Amino acid sequence: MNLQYFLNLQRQLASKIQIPAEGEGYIPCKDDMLFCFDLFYKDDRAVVACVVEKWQSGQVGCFIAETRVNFPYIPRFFCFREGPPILAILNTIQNNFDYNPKLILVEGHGTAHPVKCGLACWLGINTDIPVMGCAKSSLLPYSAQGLSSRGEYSYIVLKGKKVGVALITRNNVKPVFISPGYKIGIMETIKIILSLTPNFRIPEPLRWADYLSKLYAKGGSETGVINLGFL
DNA sequence: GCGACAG
DNA sequence: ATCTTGTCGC
Repeated sequence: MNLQYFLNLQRQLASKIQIPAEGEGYIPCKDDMLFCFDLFYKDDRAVVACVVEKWQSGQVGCFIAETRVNFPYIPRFFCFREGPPILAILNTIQNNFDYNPKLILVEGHGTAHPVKCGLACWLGINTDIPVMGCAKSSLLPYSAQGLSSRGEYSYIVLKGKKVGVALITRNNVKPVFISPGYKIGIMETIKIILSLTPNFRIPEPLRWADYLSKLYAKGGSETGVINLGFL
């Protein structure tokens, strides 16, 4: 596999990313649609779960679809593996159900990436929708010194620029790594992740997407919709 | 050159 | 990510 080609592509995509100035990016409003994705892989196929949340309304739903995956998992090139399947189910949802997300949250990185082109960036460029990433480990160096209480964070810096944060979401637990992907600022991503982690380290909708994609993959169910309240 | 490396 | 039992801790 010619990774140099894909690295060049990432650099090209990174130059098109729009990360707003402080206080100018997307800010969630009540009833905004938040789409959260996670995938469960099985050989060359993946079950994609899209958990839909109406912001601060208590209403949640989930779409499930299965798709072929045709790019291997290679750290730093994750966007080419997980981006196309997510884009496919997103298009299906928009076309068949007329639901349009105001914000997309994925498991992975945005600009906290060696060439500032994580999955969240790739999705933003391909959809023109605000996207952010939340990962369980970091691709870039970070310091967790002195971080112990929920809400505390340290910046992840790349070439002198703040590209994301290591954020504590539960007291005395390892941080999560969050970064903007497109049209959203760092401070907003922090507020959003804190509001989505009342009890656990991982944001609730990502935990549901993880659980439901796994459930569908192992249960052998038909592709479809799981009704969790309002779909 | 070697190791580390989102899921 | 997955293969996997019990076990430690809140």
